[in-house]
Amino acid sequence: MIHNYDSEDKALLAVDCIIFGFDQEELKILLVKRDFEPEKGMWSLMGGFLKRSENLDEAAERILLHLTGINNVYLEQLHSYSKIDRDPVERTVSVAYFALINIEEHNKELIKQYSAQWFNISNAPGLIFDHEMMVKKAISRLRYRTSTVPIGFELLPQKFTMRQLQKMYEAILGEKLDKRNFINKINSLDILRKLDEKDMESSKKGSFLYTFDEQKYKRKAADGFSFKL
Amino acid sequence: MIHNYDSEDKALLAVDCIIFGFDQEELKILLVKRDFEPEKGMWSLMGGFLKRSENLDEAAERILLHLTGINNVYLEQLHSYSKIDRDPVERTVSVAYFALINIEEHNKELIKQYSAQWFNISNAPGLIFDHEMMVKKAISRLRYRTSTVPIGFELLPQKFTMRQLQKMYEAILGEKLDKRNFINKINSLDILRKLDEKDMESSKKGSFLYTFDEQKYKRKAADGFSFKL
DNA sequence: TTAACAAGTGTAATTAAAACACTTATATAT
DNA sequence: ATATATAAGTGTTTTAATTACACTTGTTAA
Repeated sequence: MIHNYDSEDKALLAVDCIIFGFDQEELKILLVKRDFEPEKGMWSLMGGFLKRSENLDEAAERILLHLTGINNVYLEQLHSYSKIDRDPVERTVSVAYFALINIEEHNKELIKQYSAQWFNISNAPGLIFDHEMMVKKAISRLRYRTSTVPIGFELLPQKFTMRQLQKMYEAILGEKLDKRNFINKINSLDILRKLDEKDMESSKKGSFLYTFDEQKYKRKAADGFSFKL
Repeated sequence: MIHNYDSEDKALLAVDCIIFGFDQEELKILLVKRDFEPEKGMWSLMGGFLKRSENLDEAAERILLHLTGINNVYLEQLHSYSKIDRDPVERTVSVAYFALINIEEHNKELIKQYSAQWFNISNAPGLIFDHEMMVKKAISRLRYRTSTVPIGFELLPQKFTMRQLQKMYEAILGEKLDKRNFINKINSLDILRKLDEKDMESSKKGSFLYTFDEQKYKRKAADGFSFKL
């Protein structure tokens, strides 16, 4: 151990959040317009600083709550960024997190206060500092994670149709999937509950609604089953 | 952005390294015995503090060089740990890295100076703070990474036999692999160069040596090929 | 009544993964 | 010199997973 509890080398710790949402068509991220220098007026991720009284996960939760008004969100630590002059004001190391939220649930007033806006990942604006690297890595991690753990449901309302589920995965993976193969695959996993209810928005016939049966999934997972899309 | 460039909330940034090696039989990690308080005499990961003049990757390289005497090592950032009292002395956030080194190449004098020692991952001692969590996550990440990117070679000498390669993967994945299937798989990837040379250590017949053809791999990768064990 | 629209459904073909056992080369012991 | 022991080396068959693919159903609105 190179021993040196020397306060001269302390740094500011920031947390920046890549907030993903899904609007039934495209994968989106929530960005804020900076209203202070440096880079005032530019788009950036929502961020904040780590406080003495909290750990990084808690800081990310707090930041997310401030912007969206929602709590109990899927949050995962992504990576830490430490280029010496990444923030021109002061030495700052930023820990990036990504979040999955149901886009319908967030507080629209709040995000207006922060001059925040949803952008499709395919046409998001340029971002400050190293935030674009963060987004890129977040998308890649999201693709992996949603293919191996059933967290995609976090992006959908509690009740959803097979088509919505498929479109969500297509938006994340960036490729079209075959309808029949997709449904066969999902059904073979046996972790959804089919409801008697139908969604009548999307077609005249209506399409059945499903929910993710988390209890069932957990029981199966404990028993050695592993989700694989 | 929650704006608060307030130095009161600065923290010490530590870097801790999970150093993996492979001794032809088992996956190993290099641990150091702490010679200072707190937890003096306990085993821990090799660590150090981030300096103003370097980024995290550089700090990890420096720490690794100090302990092993080697440079240009495969290093990957793993995760950041920030529990408030994880270090009882002072608020410290630690960024864990893992490294893959050819166990034959490290400087044995240096590690003696640090009272460091190699342990099989299956019977490593208890570790200080949250270092055991770090090791656990590192193994899991290593399994994923070595299955999707050809980095396992970092653990082997430049020339290696098929059997050594197989044993290395078995040690990482924690399961036996079928010899014929393994060789067929590796050969189908077409990223090794078979040498005329044989290794005569392991058998009377001798076994052919191979090297990883990184150029070929890169060309193929650029062309859409993806390594998958 | 029929035209339009998305929902819903199953099978065959292809590809990938897994299971499996004998022969070869060589050093050492008899 | 011959036999024995040891690890290297080598293909095929079986099984499982993935992919490709097209018509019918229910309902509303024209």
